[in-house]
Amino acid sequence: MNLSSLNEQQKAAVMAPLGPVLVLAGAGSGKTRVLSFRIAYLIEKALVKSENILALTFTNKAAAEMQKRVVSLLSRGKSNAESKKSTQDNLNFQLSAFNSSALPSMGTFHSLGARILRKEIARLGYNSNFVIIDSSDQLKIIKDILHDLPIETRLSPNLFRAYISTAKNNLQTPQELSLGLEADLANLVQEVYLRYQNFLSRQNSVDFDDLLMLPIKLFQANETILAKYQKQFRYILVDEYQDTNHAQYVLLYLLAVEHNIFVVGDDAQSIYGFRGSNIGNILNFEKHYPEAKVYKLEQNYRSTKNILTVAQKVIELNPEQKPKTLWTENPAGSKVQLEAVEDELGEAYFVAKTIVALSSGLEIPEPASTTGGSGFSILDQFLRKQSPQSAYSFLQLPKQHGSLKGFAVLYRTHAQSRALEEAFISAAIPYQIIGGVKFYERREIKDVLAYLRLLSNPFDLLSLKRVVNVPARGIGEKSFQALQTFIDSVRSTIPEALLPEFLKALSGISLPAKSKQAVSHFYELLDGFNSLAPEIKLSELMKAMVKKVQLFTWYNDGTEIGEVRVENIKELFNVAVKFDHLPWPEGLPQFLEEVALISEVDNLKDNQDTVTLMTLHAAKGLEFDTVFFVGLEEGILPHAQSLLNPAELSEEIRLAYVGLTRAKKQLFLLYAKARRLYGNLTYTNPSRILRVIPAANLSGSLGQSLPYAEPGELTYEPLE
DNA sequence: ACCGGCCTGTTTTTT
DNA sequence: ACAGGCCGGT
Repeated sequence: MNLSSLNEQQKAAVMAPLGPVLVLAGAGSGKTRVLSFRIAYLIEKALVKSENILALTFTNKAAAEMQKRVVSLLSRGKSNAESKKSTQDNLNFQLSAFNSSALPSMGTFHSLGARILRKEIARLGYNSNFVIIDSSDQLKIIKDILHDLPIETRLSPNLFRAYISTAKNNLQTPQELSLGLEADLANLVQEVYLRYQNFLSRQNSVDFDDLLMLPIKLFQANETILAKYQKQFRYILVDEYQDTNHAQYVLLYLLAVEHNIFVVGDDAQSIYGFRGSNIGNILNFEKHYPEAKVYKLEQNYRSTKNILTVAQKVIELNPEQKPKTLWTENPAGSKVQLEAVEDELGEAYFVAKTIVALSSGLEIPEPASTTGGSGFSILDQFLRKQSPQSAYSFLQLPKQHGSLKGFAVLYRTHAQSRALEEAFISAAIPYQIIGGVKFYERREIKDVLAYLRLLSNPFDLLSLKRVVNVPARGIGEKSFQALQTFIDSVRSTIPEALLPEFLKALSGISLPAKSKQAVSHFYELLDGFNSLAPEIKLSELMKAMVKKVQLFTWYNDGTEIGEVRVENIKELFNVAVKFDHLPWPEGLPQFLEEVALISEVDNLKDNQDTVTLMTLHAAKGLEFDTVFFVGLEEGILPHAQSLLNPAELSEEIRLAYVGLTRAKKQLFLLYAKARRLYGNLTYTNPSRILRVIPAANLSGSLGQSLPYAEPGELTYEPLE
């Protein structure tokens, strides 16, 4: 392997001795390269066997990319035929890449947890075909629990979900719960948590947090199992270490018994505190592993000097930020362009116009102004008088245009994407949005998946409840209750024979004859799917199910929404095709696991020539030639919810830093003077982030009212 | 059991 | 602004 393409620091990290290693890698300093080289290096120097390496990344996509890079590094120097073969193997590999033997294990913490639980969960009283529930399912369960509770509470189900999640991240069972809450509330949370966990266990399902907590509980209770995994994962590498939480820290600490752990991260990019990540993990690495070697990667290969300087100034808004000197040999580049717009429509127009201009080389004329003295953006005037389509008729991306791949629009919240999306549609600019209304959370998708989950795990009450009357077949609340009672009574004795047994037992249930017939028909339906499943491919099974229950007819009500729903279901068939080669019953749980653990960024299609729109969180780890950073206003970034809490405000600053450092060549910063929030117009001020950017690196300015300030001058007080 | 209309909280970020 | 939950009428 040739290390000559690495700089001295990168090389030192790649060639570090075994034992704990912390690589503090600034934005764009090549940390993914270092990780890939490190893995290849360990394998090639025979320091660690490939199958004993575990690499944990933040997304499945990142894991897939690293896998590809390692394979390519290792196959260089081999004979042509051999390298061709391994590349081919690599192309076939699954996203949840925990199955191939020769390659290192790579994936997310959650997929690792799922993998361990598939093998070991029987010891915890679950069955290995457990299903993974998402947060809306969590919420449904908690709502039901609150409903059943003898006491009334005005507290929102979301609050309980958050407490339960925190408890799990801190590895507290319901019995061990200790969140420092006032006694009454603590008791209530404990009761809800207990019932919630019982429900999950009863219906053989786990939530995201369980995927981390349960393996740890298992390991702590059973040394033999732990030893097995310690032996298997002799060497562990972790990407984005700054965003790990307490449970993840403990899991690593348990597994890396020989302290062969190599973590890479940047404390300036820690942005997941809201979901329990603990920046202390990276800051205290040397305390946790006293013999740790630390390497710093400070040369940035991504951005121009102007962009880097701006990012540097912004991160200085954080007084407790560890100082770091990130430098680059890249050219100064064009100045960062600051643009004030009237409102979100003006913002969308500016972005669309600039993309058209940059990608086609055309000068874009301003629309004929209809603005009166009191109006907002020109476009706003247009939109009020005409349809959105005609509003942009003067702005169309010509057929002949350059690549759009290099453009990204980044924003703080999904809600901000709407105006942009409308502008892009009108201007005929191809785009993809990452996240937003998530594909796998759409109703029709969850319906189809629920049928499948029920097939995989007959105890999945949540899925049963979901599909029992979709499409409507005359089974209402009462009938469902009877069903549920039956399932509870039968589960301990004959789980496998649930469906036929049910038909026999049905005569003993007190229900009107009509309901009984409906329920019985439903179960015959499921039973039919059960016998069909082993005989056909997964995607064929799904098609057959959808056809049999006439889901398309149910959804296609003639509206546009109905049409979209049908299209979405067809899209889901395509996803399932990837699992068609697996034999029954393995294919189904693997498919369900992949769709449960898929992350938003995994859906990013980098083979398509489109502009990408996404949140700052989703943009972590990515880079683009040209970035439009929109909505830089107080209340948006930093977000209004974070203004009162210094820790959260710091996270907003780091979030801004992440956004700025995504840009390679050109960076546009936009703020609107007014914006429609929750339906009505709000006047806004430029973000404090903009105020610390030196004029020398900037084209455009903030104007008089809120002038430049040194980072130190801006306190944590909310700005007016 | 189903359907339509009204009310509410929801938007910060997510595996 | 809007989706999803709840209530009351069929």
